[in-house]
Amino acid sequence: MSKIKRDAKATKANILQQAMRLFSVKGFDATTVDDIANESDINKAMVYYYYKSKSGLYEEVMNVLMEDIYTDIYKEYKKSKTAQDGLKAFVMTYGKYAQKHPYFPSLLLRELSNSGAHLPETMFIKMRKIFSLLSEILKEGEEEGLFLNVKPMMVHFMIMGTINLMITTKPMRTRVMQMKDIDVDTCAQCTEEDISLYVYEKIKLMLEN
Amino acid sequence: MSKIKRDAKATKANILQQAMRLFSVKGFDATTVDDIANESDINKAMVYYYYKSKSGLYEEVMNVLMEDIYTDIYKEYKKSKTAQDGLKAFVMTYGKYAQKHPYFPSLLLRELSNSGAHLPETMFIKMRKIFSLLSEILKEGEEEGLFLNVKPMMVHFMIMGTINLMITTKPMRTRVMQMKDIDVDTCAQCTEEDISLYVYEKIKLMLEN
DNA sequence: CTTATAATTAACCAATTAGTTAATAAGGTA
DNA sequence: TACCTTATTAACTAATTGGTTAATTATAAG
Repeated sequence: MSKIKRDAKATKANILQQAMRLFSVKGFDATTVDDIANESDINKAMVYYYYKSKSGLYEEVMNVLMEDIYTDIYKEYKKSKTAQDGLKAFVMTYGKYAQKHPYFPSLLLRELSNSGAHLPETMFIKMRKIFSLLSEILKEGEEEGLFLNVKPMMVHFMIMGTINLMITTKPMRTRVMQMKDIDVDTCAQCTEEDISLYVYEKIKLMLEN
Repeated sequence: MSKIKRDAKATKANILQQAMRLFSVKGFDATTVDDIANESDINKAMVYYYYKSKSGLYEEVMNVLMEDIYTDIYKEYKKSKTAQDGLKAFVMTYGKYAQKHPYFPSLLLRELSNSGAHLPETMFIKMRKIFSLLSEILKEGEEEGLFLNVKPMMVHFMIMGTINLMITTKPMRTRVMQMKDIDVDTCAQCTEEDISLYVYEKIKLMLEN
Protein backbone atom coordinates (compact mmCIF):
# COMPACT_ATOMS: atom_id res chain seq x y z
CA MET A 1 0.00 0.00 0.00
CA SER A 2 2.14 2.77 -1.37
CA LYS A 3 1.26 6.24 -0.21
CA ILE A 4 0.40 8.29 -3.25
CA LYS A 5 1.31 11.90 -2.76
CA ARG A 6 -0.08 13.07 -6.05
CA ASP A 7 -3.00 11.84 -8.05
CA ALA A 8 -4.26 14.38 -10.50
CA LYS A 9 -7.23 12.30 -11.57
CA ALA A 10 -8.34 11.65 -8.01
CA THR A 11 -7.94 15.28 -7.07
CA LYS A 12 -10.00 16.46 -10.00
CA ALA A 13 -12.71 13.86 -9.36
CA ASN A 14 -12.77 14.71 -5.68
CA ILE A 15 -13.38 18.37 -6.42
CA LEU A 16 -16.24 17.48 -8.72
CA GLN A 17 -17.75 15.13 -6.17
CA GLN A 18 -17.72 17.61 -3.32
CA ALA A 19 -18.91 20.42 -5.57
CA MET A 20 -21.85 18.24 -6.60
CA ARG A 21 -22.76 17.62 -3.00
CA LEU A 22 -22.37 21.19 -1.82
CA PHE A 23 -24.11 22.86 -4.74
CA SER A 24 -27.11 20.65 -4.16
CA VAL A 25 -27.24 21.16 -0.42
CA LYS A 26 -26.66 24.90 -0.37
CA GLY A 27 -27.26 26.06 -3.92
CA PHE A 28 -24.87 27.81 -6.26
CA ASP A 29 -24.61 31.14 -4.51
CA ALA A 30 -24.37 29.87 -0.98
CA THR A 31 -21.62 27.42 -1.83
CA THR A 32 -18.20 29.05 -1.65
CA VAL A 33 -15.11 27.87 -3.44
CA ASP A 34 -13.44 27.74 -0.04
CA ASP A 35 -16.16 25.33 1.10
CA ILE A 36 -15.44 23.04 -1.79
CA ALA A 37 -11.73 23.19 -1.16
CA ASN A 38 -12.06 22.49 2.55
CA GLU A 39 -14.52 19.64 2.16
CA SER A 40 -12.40 17.91 -0.44
CA ASP A 41 -9.19 18.58 1.49
CA ILE A 42 -7.41 20.24 -1.33
CA ASN A 43 -6.08 23.71 -1.87
CA LYS A 44 -8.49 26.27 -3.22
CA ALA A 45 -6.16 27.09 -6.09
CA MET A 46 -6.60 23.54 -7.36
CA VAL A 47 -10.20 24.32 -8.18
CA TYR A 48 -8.99 26.99 -10.55
CA TYR A 49 -6.23 24.76 -11.81
CA TYR A 50 -8.69 22.11 -12.97
CA TYR A 51 -11.78 24.22 -13.68
CA LYS A 52 -11.86 27.65 -15.14
CA SER A 53 -14.16 29.22 -12.57
CA LYS A 54 -16.86 28.53 -10.03
CA SER A 55 -19.46 28.67 -12.79
CA GLY A 56 -17.31 26.43 -14.94
CA LEU A 57 -17.25 23.87 -12.19
CA TYR A 58 -20.99 24.15 -11.78
CA GLU A 59 -21.53 23.59 -15.49
CA GLU A 60 -19.36 20.52 -15.34
CA VAL A 61 -21.33 19.16 -12.40
CA MET A 62 -24.62 19.64 -14.20
CA ASN A 63 -23.31 18.22 -17.44
CA VAL A 64 -22.04 15.05 -15.87
CA LEU A 65 -25.32 14.47 -14.06
CA MET A 66 -27.52 15.16 -17.06
CA GLU A 67 -25.44 12.99 -19.33
CA ASP A 68 -25.58 10.12 -16.84
CA ILE A 69 -29.27 10.32 -16.34
CA TYR A 70 -30.05 10.42 -20.03
CA THR A 71 -27.92 7.35 -20.60
CA ASP A 72 -29.62 5.44 -17.81
CA ILE A 73 -33.10 6.28 -19.03
CA TYR A 74 -32.35 5.62 -22.66
CA LYS A 75 -30.90 2.21 -21.89
CA GLU A 76 -34.01 1.14 -20.00
CA TYR A 77 -36.33 2.68 -22.54
CA LYS A 78 -34.75 0.65 -25.34
CA LYS A 79 -35.76 -2.56 -23.58
CA SER A 80 -39.45 -1.65 -23.55
CA LYS A 81 -41.96 -2.93 -26.12
CA THR A 82 -45.12 -0.88 -25.42
CA ALA A 83 -45.70 2.79 -24.72
CA GLN A 84 -46.74 1.91 -21.19
CA ASP A 85 -43.51 0.08 -20.61
CA GLY A 86 -41.63 3.00 -22.08
CA LEU A 87 -43.37 5.36 -19.66
CA LYS A 88 -42.65 3.01 -16.79
CA ALA A 89 -38.99 2.82 -17.76
CA PHE A 90 -38.81 6.60 -17.91
CA VAL A 91 -40.42 7.21 -14.53
CA MET A 92 -38.82 4.35 -12.61
CA THR A 93 -35.33 4.98 -13.96
CA TYR A 94 -35.53 8.62 -13.09
CA GLY A 95 -36.61 7.65 -9.59
CA LYS A 96 -33.72 5.25 -9.25
CA TYR A 97 -31.29 7.84 -10.45
CA ALA A 98 -32.56 10.37 -7.95
CA GLN A 99 -32.00 7.79 -5.24
CA LYS A 100 -28.44 7.17 -6.40
CA HIS A 101 -27.70 10.90 -6.60
CA PRO A 102 -29.75 12.54 -3.89
CA TYR A 103 -28.08 15.75 -4.97
CA PHE A 104 -29.73 15.92 -8.30
CA PRO A 105 -33.38 16.79 -7.58
CA SER A 106 -32.69 19.95 -5.66
CA LEU A 107 -30.12 21.07 -8.20
CA LEU A 108 -32.59 20.55 -11.01
CA LEU A 109 -35.46 22.24 -9.23
CA ARG A 110 -33.32 25.22 -8.39
CA GLU A 111 -32.18 25.47 -11.97
CA LEU A 112 -35.70 25.25 -13.33
CA SER A 113 -37.07 27.79 -10.89
CA ASN A 114 -34.43 30.10 -12.27
CA SER A 115 -35.70 29.41 -15.77
CA GLY A 116 -32.17 28.43 -16.62
CA ALA A 117 -30.34 31.63 -15.74
CA HIS A 118 -27.11 29.83 -14.82
CA LEU A 119 -27.86 27.22 -17.44
CA PRO A 120 -25.20 26.84 -20.11
CA GLU A 121 -26.23 25.92 -23.63
CA THR A 122 -24.83 22.39 -23.44
CA MET A 123 -26.94 21.52 -20.45
CA PHE A 124 -29.96 23.07 -21.98
CA ILE A 125 -29.56 20.69 -24.89
CA LYS A 126 -29.32 17.70 -22.59
CA MET A 127 -32.48 18.68 -20.77
CA ARG A 128 -34.21 18.89 -24.08
CA LYS A 129 -33.00 15.45 -25.05
CA ILE A 130 -34.60 13.95 -21.97
CA PHE A 131 -37.85 15.74 -22.67
CA SER A 132 -37.76 14.65 -26.31
CA LEU A 133 -37.46 11.06 -25.22
CA LEU A 134 -40.60 11.33 -23.12
CA SER A 135 -42.39 13.11 -25.96
CA GLU A 136 -41.51 10.21 -28.22
CA ILE A 137 -42.91 7.69 -25.77
CA LEU A 138 -46.11 9.66 -25.35
CA LYS A 139 -46.52 10.07 -29.10
CA GLU A 140 -46.22 6.32 -29.58
CA GLY A 141 -48.90 5.83 -26.97
CA GLU A 142 -51.19 8.29 -28.69
CA GLU A 143 -50.70 6.66 -32.08
CA GLU A 144 -51.51 3.27 -30.64
CA GLY A 145 -54.66 4.81 -29.20
CA LEU A 146 -53.54 4.08 -25.64
CA PHE A 147 -53.07 7.64 -24.45
CA LEU A 148 -55.59 10.42 -24.82
CA ASN A 149 -55.38 14.22 -24.72
CA VAL A 150 -51.65 14.36 -24.07
CA LYS A 151 -49.73 17.56 -23.41
CA PRO A 152 -46.15 16.27 -23.22
CA MET A 153 -44.64 19.29 -21.48
CA MET A 154 -47.23 19.10 -18.76
CA VAL A 155 -46.83 15.38 -18.30
CA HIS A 156 -43.08 15.86 -18.15
CA PHE A 157 -43.32 18.38 -15.33
CA MET A 158 -45.91 16.29 -13.57
CA ILE A 159 -43.41 13.45 -13.40
CA MET A 160 -40.34 15.51 -12.66
CA GLY A 161 -42.12 17.89 -10.32
CA THR A 162 -43.65 15.18 -8.19
CA ILE A 163 -40.60 12.95 -7.89
CA ASN A 164 -38.16 15.80 -7.33
CA LEU A 165 -40.33 17.52 -4.77
CA MET A 166 -41.01 14.31 -2.89
CA ILE A 167 -37.30 13.65 -2.67
CA THR A 168 -36.13 17.13 -1.73
CA THR A 169 -38.83 17.53 0.89
CA LYS A 170 -38.17 14.23 2.60
CA PRO A 171 -36.47 15.79 5.66
CA MET A 172 -39.25 18.33 5.96
CA ARG A 173 -41.96 15.71 5.61
CA THR A 174 -40.34 13.58 8.25
CA ARG A 175 -40.18 16.54 10.60
CA VAL A 176 -43.90 17.20 10.18
CA MET A 177 -44.73 13.58 10.98
CA GLN A 178 -42.87 13.80 14.27
CA MET A 179 -45.09 16.61 15.49
CA LYS A 180 -47.53 14.80 17.70
CA ASP A 181 -50.42 17.22 17.41
CA ILE A 182 -50.71 16.77 13.68
CA ASP A 183 -52.45 14.02 11.84
CA VAL A 184 -51.80 14.46 8.15
CA ASP A 185 -50.15 11.77 6.10
CA THR A 186 -46.99 13.24 4.56
CA CYS A 187 -45.87 9.94 3.10
CA ALA A 188 -42.85 10.05 5.38
CA GLN A 189 -42.34 6.29 5.16
CA CYS A 190 -42.57 6.13 1.38
CA THR A 191 -39.43 4.89 -0.33
CA GLU A 192 -38.14 6.28 -3.59
CA GLU A 193 -39.56 3.22 -5.28
CA ASP A 194 -43.00 3.69 -3.76
CA ILE A 195 -42.93 7.23 -5.05
CA SER A 196 -41.95 6.47 -8.63
CA LEU A 197 -44.33 3.56 -8.82
CA TYR A 198 -47.25 5.66 -7.64
CA VAL A 199 -46.35 8.37 -10.10
CA TYR A 200 -46.18 5.87 -12.93
CA GLU A 201 -49.45 4.16 -12.09
CA LYS A 202 -51.38 7.36 -11.62
CA ILE A 203 -50.00 9.02 -14.72
CA LYS A 204 -50.79 5.95 -16.73
CA LEU A 205 -54.39 6.06 -15.51
CA MET A 206 -54.68 9.72 -16.24
CA LEU A 207 -53.41 9.30 -19.79
CA GLU A 208 -55.69 6.40 -20.53
CA ASN A 209 -58.78 8.51 -19.87
CA MET B 1 -51.58 67.58 -5.25
CA SER B 2 -49.40 68.06 -2.23
CA LYS B 3 -45.91 66.66 -2.50
CA ILE B 4 -45.44 64.11 0.27
CA LYS B 5 -41.88 64.07 1.46
CA ARG B 6 -42.35 61.31 3.98
CA ASP B 7 -44.68 58.36 3.94
CA ALA B 8 -43.64 55.63 6.31
CA LYS B 9 -46.32 53.22 5.19
CA ALA B 10 -45.50 53.64 1.52
CA THR B 11 -41.79 53.26 2.18
CA LYS B 12 -42.27 50.08 4.12
CA ALA B 13 -44.63 48.64 1.52
CA ASN B 14 -42.26 49.59 -1.26
CA ILE B 15 -39.40 47.74 0.37
CA LEU B 16 -41.55 44.64 0.72
CA GLN B 17 -42.72 44.84 -2.86
CA GLN B 18 -39.24 45.12 -4.35
CA ALA B 19 -37.89 42.48 -2.02
CA MET B 20 -40.63 40.13 -3.18
CA ARG B 21 -39.73 40.72 -6.79
CA LEU B 22 -35.98 40.45 -6.36
CA PHE B 23 -35.99 37.40 -4.09
CA SER B 24 -38.09 35.56 -6.63
CA VAL B 25 -36.02 36.55 -9.62
CA LYS B 26 -32.58 36.01 -8.12
CA GLY B 27 -33.16 33.93 -5.02
CA PHE B 28 -32.34 34.78 -1.42
CA ASP B 29 -28.56 34.65 -1.59
CA ALA B 30 -28.12 36.43 -4.89
CA THR B 31 -30.34 39.30 -3.85
CA THR B 32 -28.39 41.95 -1.96
CA VAL B 33 -29.84 44.44 0.45
CA ASP B 34 -28.26 47.13 -1.72
CA ASP B 35 -30.25 45.79 -4.68
CA ILE B 36 -33.46 46.10 -2.75
CA ALA B 37 -32.59 49.61 -1.60
CA ASN B 38 -31.65 50.79 -5.11
CA GLU B 39 -34.65 49.26 -6.82
CA SER B 40 -37.08 50.79 -4.35
CA ASP B 41 -35.23 54.12 -4.34
CA ILE B 42 -34.76 54.27 -0.64
CA ASN B 43 -31.73 54.28 1.60
CA LYS B 44 -30.34 50.92 2.58
CA ALA B 45 -30.60 51.77 6.25
CA MET B 46 -34.37 51.98 5.89
CA VAL B 47 -34.48 48.26 5.27
CA TYR B 48 -33.01 47.76 8.71
CA TYR B 49 -35.22 50.44 10.17
CA TYR B 50 -38.37 48.59 9.13
CA TYR B 51 -37.17 44.98 9.14
CA LYS B 52 -34.74 43.42 11.51
CA SER B 53 -32.50 41.79 8.91
CA LYS B 54 -32.35 40.46 5.40
CA SER B 55 -33.77 37.14 6.64
CA GLY B 56 -36.42 39.00 8.58
CA LEU B 57 -37.51 40.72 5.42
CA TYR B 58 -37.53 37.41 3.58
CA GLU B 59 -39.72 35.85 6.24
CA GLU B 60 -42.13 38.72 5.98
CA VAL B 61 -42.30 38.34 2.20
CA MET B 62 -43.07 34.65 2.46
CA ASN B 63 -45.58 35.14 5.25
CA VAL B 64 -47.58 37.72 3.36
CA LEU B 65 -47.70 35.57 0.25
CA MET B 66 -48.66 32.37 2.05
CA GLU B 67 -51.32 34.08 4.09
CA ASP B 68 -52.83 35.62 0.97
CA ILE B 69 -52.89 32.42 -0.96
CA TYR B 70 -54.47 30.42 1.80
CA THR B 71 -57.21 33.01 2.14
CA ASP B 72 -57.94 32.97 -1.59
CA ILE B 73 -58.12 29.20 -1.78
CA TYR B 74 -60.17 28.81 1.35
CA LYS B 75 -62.73 31.34 0.15
CA GLU B 76 -63.25 29.50 -3.13
CA TYR B 77 -63.24 26.11 -1.46
CA LYS B 78 -66.07 27.14 0.84
CA LYS B 79 -68.30 27.74 -2.17
CA SER B 80 -67.91 24.19 -3.45
CA LYS B 81 -70.44 21.43 -2.84
CA THR B 82 -68.70 18.27 -4.06
CA ALA B 83 -65.18 16.94 -3.63
CA GLN B 84 -64.57 17.48 -7.35
CA ASP B 85 -65.57 21.09 -7.06
CA GLY B 86 -63.37 21.45 -4.03
CA LEU B 87 -60.43 20.05 -5.97
CA LYS B 88 -61.20 22.34 -8.87
CA ALA B 89 -61.36 25.35 -6.55
CA PHE B 90 -58.01 24.38 -5.06
CA VAL B 91 -56.23 23.95 -8.35
CA MET B 92 -57.76 26.85 -10.24
CA THR B 93 -57.37 29.31 -7.41
CA TYR B 94 -53.76 28.42 -6.96
CA GLY B 95 -53.25 28.93 -10.69
CA LYS B 96 -54.92 32.31 -10.56
CA TYR B 97 -52.82 33.34 -7.61
CA ALA B 98 -49.63 32.35 -9.37
CA GLN B 99 -50.70 34.51 -12.29
CA LYS B 100 -51.34 37.48 -10.01
CA HIS B 101 -48.00 37.01 -8.23
CA PRO B 102 -45.59 35.64 -10.81
CA TYR B 103 -42.98 35.85 -8.06
CA PHE B 104 -44.47 33.18 -5.95
CA PRO B 105 -43.83 29.93 -7.82
CA SER B 106 -40.09 30.30 -8.04
CA LEU B 107 -39.88 31.42 -4.43
CA LEU B 108 -41.84 28.39 -3.33
CA LEU B 109 -39.90 25.95 -5.48
CA ARG B 110 -36.62 27.29 -4.22
CA GLU B 111 -37.81 27.03 -0.65
CA LEU B 112 -39.01 23.47 -1.12
CA SER B 113 -35.85 22.36 -2.87
CA ASN B 114 -34.09 23.60 0.22
CA SER B 115 -36.37 21.48 2.36
CA GLY B 116 -37.17 24.63 4.24
CA ALA B 117 -33.71 25.64 5.38
CA HIS B 118 -34.52 29.35 5.37
CA LEU B 119 -38.07 28.55 6.36
CA PRO B 120 -39.24 30.08 9.62
CA GLU B 121 -41.69 28.22 11.80
CA THR B 122 -44.59 30.55 11.04
CA MET B 123 -44.35 29.94 7.34
CA PHE B 124 -43.99 26.25 7.84
CA ILE B 125 -47.33 26.28 9.62
CA LYS B 126 -48.97 28.15 6.79
CA MET B 127 -47.69 25.67 4.24
CA ARG B 128 -49.13 22.89 6.32
CA LYS B 129 -52.48 24.63 6.47
CA ILE B 130 -52.70 24.69 2.69
CA PHE B 131 -51.78 21.03 2.50
CA SER B 132 -54.30 20.15 5.19
CA LEU B 133 -57.02 21.82 3.17
CA LEU B 134 -56.24 19.65 0.16
CA SER B 135 -56.07 16.58 2.38
CA GLU B 136 -59.53 17.39 3.64
CA ILE B 137 -60.91 17.71 0.11
CA LEU B 138 -59.34 14.42 -0.92
CA LYS B 139 -60.64 12.63 2.16
CA GLU B 140 -64.17 13.79 1.43
CA GLY B 141 -63.78 12.44 -2.08
CA GLU B 142 -62.59 9.11 -0.79
CA GLU B 143 -65.43 8.84 1.69
CA GLU B 144 -67.95 9.57 -1.01
CA GLY B 145 -66.32 6.80 -3.05
CA LEU B 146 -65.32 9.24 -5.79
CA PHE B 147 -61.56 9.08 -5.37
CA LEU B 148 -59.52 5.90 -5.17
CA ASN B 149 -56.04 5.06 -3.88
CA VAL B 150 -55.23 8.58 -2.75
CA LYS B 151 -51.85 9.63 -1.39
CA PRO B 152 -52.51 13.26 -0.44
CA MET B 153 -48.89 14.36 -0.21
CA MET B 154 -48.18 13.01 -3.67
CA VAL B 155 -51.27 14.60 -5.15
CA HIS B 156 -50.34 17.87 -3.51
CA PHE B 157 -46.90 17.91 -5.10
CA MET B 158 -48.32 16.79 -8.40
CA ILE B 159 -50.49 19.88 -8.44
CA MET B 160 -47.96 22.31 -7.03
CA GLY B 161 -45.03 20.86 -8.93
CA THR B 162 -46.72 20.98 -12.29
CA ILE B 163 -48.23 24.45 -12.00
CA ASN B 164 -45.17 26.03 -10.44
CA LEU B 165 -42.77 24.47 -12.91
CA MET B 166 -44.91 25.42 -15.88
CA ILE B 167 -44.98 29.01 -14.70
CA THR B 168 -41.33 29.40 -13.77
CA THR B 169 -40.15 27.78 -16.98
CA LYS B 170 -42.30 29.89 -19.26
CA PRO B 171 -39.40 32.04 -20.53
CA MET B 172 -37.32 28.93 -21.10
CA ARG B 173 -40.11 27.11 -22.89
CA THR B 174 -40.70 30.08 -25.13
CA ARG B 175 -37.02 30.21 -25.99
CA VAL B 176 -37.04 26.55 -27.00
CA MET B 177 -40.02 27.09 -29.28
CA GLN B 178 -38.20 29.83 -31.15
CA MET B 179 -35.43 27.46 -32.17
CA LYS B 180 -36.40 26.53 -35.66
CA ASP B 181 -34.68 23.17 -35.86
CA ILE B 182 -36.70 21.76 -33.02
CA ASP B 183 -40.15 20.32 -33.18
CA VAL B 184 -41.27 19.55 -29.66
CA ASP B 185 -44.38 21.07 -28.18
CA THR B 186 -43.36 22.94 -25.05
CA CYS B 187 -46.81 24.37 -24.48
CA ALA B 188 -45.40 27.82 -25.05
CA GLN B 189 -48.80 29.27 -25.95
CA CYS B 190 -50.60 27.80 -22.94
CA THR B 191 -52.07 30.38 -20.60
CA GLU B 192 -52.10 30.01 -16.85
CA GLU B 193 -55.71 29.01 -17.09
CA ASP B 194 -55.03 26.32 -19.68
CA ILE B 195 -52.40 24.95 -17.36
CA SER B 196 -54.50 24.82 -14.21
CA LEU B 197 -57.48 23.44 -16.07
CA TYR B 198 -55.43 20.63 -17.59
CA VAL B 199 -53.96 19.82 -14.20
CA TYR B 200 -57.38 19.71 -12.63
CA GLU B 201 -58.94 17.54 -15.32
CA LYS B 202 -56.09 15.08 -15.45
CA ILE B 203 -55.79 14.78 -11.69
CA LYS B 204 -59.50 14.24 -11.41
CA LEU B 205 -59.27 11.40 -13.94
CA MET B 206 -56.35 9.87 -12.19
CA LEU B 207 -58.09 9.90 -8.83
CA GLU B 208 -61.28 8.41 -10.19
CA ASN B 209 -59.47 5.29 -11.35
C1' DC C 1 -42.64 78.94 18.03
C1' DT C 2 -40.62 75.03 20.52
C1' DT C 3 -39.77 70.59 21.22
C1' DA C 4 -40.01 65.69 21.11
C1' DT C 5 -40.42 62.03 18.02
C1' DA C 6 -40.35 59.58 13.77
C1' DA C 7 -38.24 59.10 9.19
C1' DT C 8 -34.19 59.42 6.38
C1' DT C 9 -29.44 59.81 4.95
C1' DA C 10 -24.33 59.32 4.04
C1' DA C 11 -20.43 57.33 5.50
C1' DC C 12 -18.43 53.67 7.51
C1' DC C 13 -16.85 48.79 9.15
C1' DA C 14 -15.70 44.10 9.50
C1' DA C 15 -16.20 39.86 7.26
C1' DT C 16 -16.43 37.16 3.33
C1' DT C 17 -15.42 35.75 -1.30
C1' DA C 18 -13.94 34.79 -6.23
C1' DG C 19 -9.96 34.70 -8.30
C1' DT C 20 -4.52 35.39 -8.74
C1' DT C 21 0.34 34.69 -8.25
C1' DA C 22 4.77 33.35 -7.41
C1' DA C 23 7.21 30.01 -5.21
C1' DT C 24 7.77 24.99 -4.38
C1' DA C 25 7.50 19.95 -4.32
C1' DA C 26 6.99 15.52 -6.88
C1' DG C 27 7.62 12.41 -10.53
C1' DG C 28 9.05 10.87 -14.79
C1' DT C 29 12.77 10.83 -18.24
C1' DA C 30 17.20 11.14 -20.59
C1' DT D 1 22.39 12.64 -11.70
C1' DA D 2 20.27 16.69 -13.74
C1' DC D 3 16.18 18.52 -15.86
C1' DC D 4 11.67 19.50 -17.20
C1' DT D 5 6.88 19.20 -16.71
C1' DT D 6 2.96 18.71 -13.76
C1' DA D 7 0.74 19.13 -9.34
C1' DT D 8 0.27 21.69 -5.13
C1' DT D 9 0.56 25.35 -1.72
C1' DA D 10 0.39 29.71 1.11
C1' DA D 11 -0.35 34.25 0.89
C1' DC D 12 -2.45 37.92 -1.25
C1' DT D 13 -5.94 41.23 -3.60
C1' DA D 14 -9.84 43.71 -4.98
C1' DA D 15 -14.57 43.76 -4.71
C1' DT D 16 -18.80 42.87 -2.46
C1' DT D 17 -21.93 42.49 1.30
C1' DG D 18 -24.76 42.54 5.65
C1' DG D 19 -25.20 45.45 9.07
C1' DT D 20 -24.24 49.89 12.07
C1' DT D 21 -24.06 54.66 13.57
C1' DA D 22 -24.28 59.32 14.27
C1' DA D 23 -25.95 63.17 12.31
C1' DT D 24 -29.97 65.41 9.89
C1' DT D 25 -34.54 66.56 8.34
C1' DA D 26 -39.58 66.45 8.39
C1' DT D 27 -43.74 66.26 11.02
C1' DA D 28 -46.99 66.55 14.56
C1' DA D 29 -48.23 68.05 19.35
C1' DG D 30 -48.29 71.39 23.09
